[in-house]
Amino acid sequence: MAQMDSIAGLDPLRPITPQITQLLRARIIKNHLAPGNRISETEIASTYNVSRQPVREAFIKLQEQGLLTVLPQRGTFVSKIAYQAVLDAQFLREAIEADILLILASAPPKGLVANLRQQLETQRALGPNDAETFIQLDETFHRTLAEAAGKGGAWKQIEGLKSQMDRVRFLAMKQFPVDKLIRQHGQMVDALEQQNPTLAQRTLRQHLREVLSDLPIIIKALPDLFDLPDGKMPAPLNTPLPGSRPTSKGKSNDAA
Amino acid sequence: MAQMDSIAGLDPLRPITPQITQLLRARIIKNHLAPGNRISETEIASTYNVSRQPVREAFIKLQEQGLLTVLPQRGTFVSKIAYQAVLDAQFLREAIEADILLILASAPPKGLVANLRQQLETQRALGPNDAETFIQLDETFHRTLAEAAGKGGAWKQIEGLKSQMDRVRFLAMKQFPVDKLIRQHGQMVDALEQQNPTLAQRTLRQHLREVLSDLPIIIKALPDLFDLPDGKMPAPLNTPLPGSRPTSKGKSNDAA
DNA sequence: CTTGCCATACTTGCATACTAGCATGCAAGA
DNA sequence: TCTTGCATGCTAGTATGCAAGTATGGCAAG
Repeated sequence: MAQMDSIAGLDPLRPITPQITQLLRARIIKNHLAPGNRISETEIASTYNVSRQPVREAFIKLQEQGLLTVLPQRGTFVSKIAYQAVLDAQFLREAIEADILLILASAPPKGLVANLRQQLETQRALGPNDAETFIQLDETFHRTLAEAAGKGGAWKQIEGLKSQMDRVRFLAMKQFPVDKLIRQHGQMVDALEQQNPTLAQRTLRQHLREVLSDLPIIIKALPDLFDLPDGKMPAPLNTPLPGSRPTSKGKSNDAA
Repeated sequence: MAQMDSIAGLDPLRPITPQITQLLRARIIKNHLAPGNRISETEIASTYNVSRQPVREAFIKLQEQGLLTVLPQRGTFVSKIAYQAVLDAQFLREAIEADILLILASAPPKGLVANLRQQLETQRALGPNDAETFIQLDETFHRTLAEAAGKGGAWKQIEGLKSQMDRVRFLAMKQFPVDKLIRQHGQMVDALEQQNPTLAQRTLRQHLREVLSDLPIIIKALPDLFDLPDGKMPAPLNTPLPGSRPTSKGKSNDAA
């Protein structure tokens, strides 16, 4: 008798390890597996009717993305969302995308602006409640920018560090200021069209910092999902925005 | 009788996997394992007198860093140095470090400049032939900048993508323009001291692009170490340098 | 009731065994 | 000579077994 293949689909013909990895990653990012939860190789293995080996390799990959914490001989735990890691990921992404916009604004590839405006239409057509779809559209929008700048390869590199930010975005989905974000998208496209690098970059940086602005609120609402070094939330140390007079001393952001 | 522990040291008390990973990484980066070479899990396992398992996990990690290419059921190969990957890595690093310098130049932490000047002394004391030591000093210098900007955590993230660049640097070691690089370090420190973000950033970007300028020469000298899409070397698409008039159309770099 | 010890049942790290896909070389046939 | 099929030995993917360290719960001694 053929044994039951698994709980939820999992194609036994394709390699197991990446499938397990993606399944677990999705469950963690969408907070279906709560931070702090303990999971074990054997447990997951029996859940999906596979051996420990592919599960183990999935664990290793997820550990590298900061989604799991492996304590040898003790157990494996779903990582809490590390406040510092979110800040770091945001900083890295902002730095990279800022340069992408600099390239694009100095010489926008033919057809890019039209493409982006079309995406904007799709985004605007969205109801204000459909945050999950917007996240996908947002991702497409930003990836389009990277690819237009010839940095599609580089973009894939940073997808790994989006994990941390994505977890926050899924938590923040309810109070997503979707229309504001779309408006910023529009401003970025305008700046690109006008070949105004400073404005484009400035808008982008503010845009990407939106997720941070809600972070303190989310943390206060769901403190046990997060990992704060000393229970404190040091204000993010952000890159100064271009095109502003130097306002005294790095007074860009204040939270907590 | 105790069997011979291994060929070359390898502490059996500490976890095996990371040791194997580091050993192989070093051998690849220093080009002791030539690109294109075929290696197998069993082969490496018997070399170091361990089982396939830790070797396998090391392979996975190195694959993620782009140093190995695993073809299922066929073999594992030392990746050639992908021209595009080097460009991508350089672009990412430049974008990130540029933002780090922007932060530092807007508000240099107390004592940083003094620290950097001390490092400069050490660098200058080096003979022009000791390129390998310089690489280490250079790394310390740049890491110091990141940590001073409070981005030490972020720095660790990008260490992975240095792998590709490091391979090139080891190849370029002979014709390393050490004194030029040190001079640029000095200019960066000066710019930081003067709190001149534009100059600091501009110098940094030029500094990091040095490795690219030699790349075409190296490729022509050692073509079979590299992987070129169509045998062509498209010129790198660089971020425009700040503080320059827009010179026609992104005429910053021309190679090939 | 508290405290310290110990058996036990976990955990992951490592080793080994098995499966299936692929490359290679040789032999048989045209 | 060239082609084709297969045997053989490789590869990595997966499964399972073993070792060693850790947490836990119960029990005994105080």
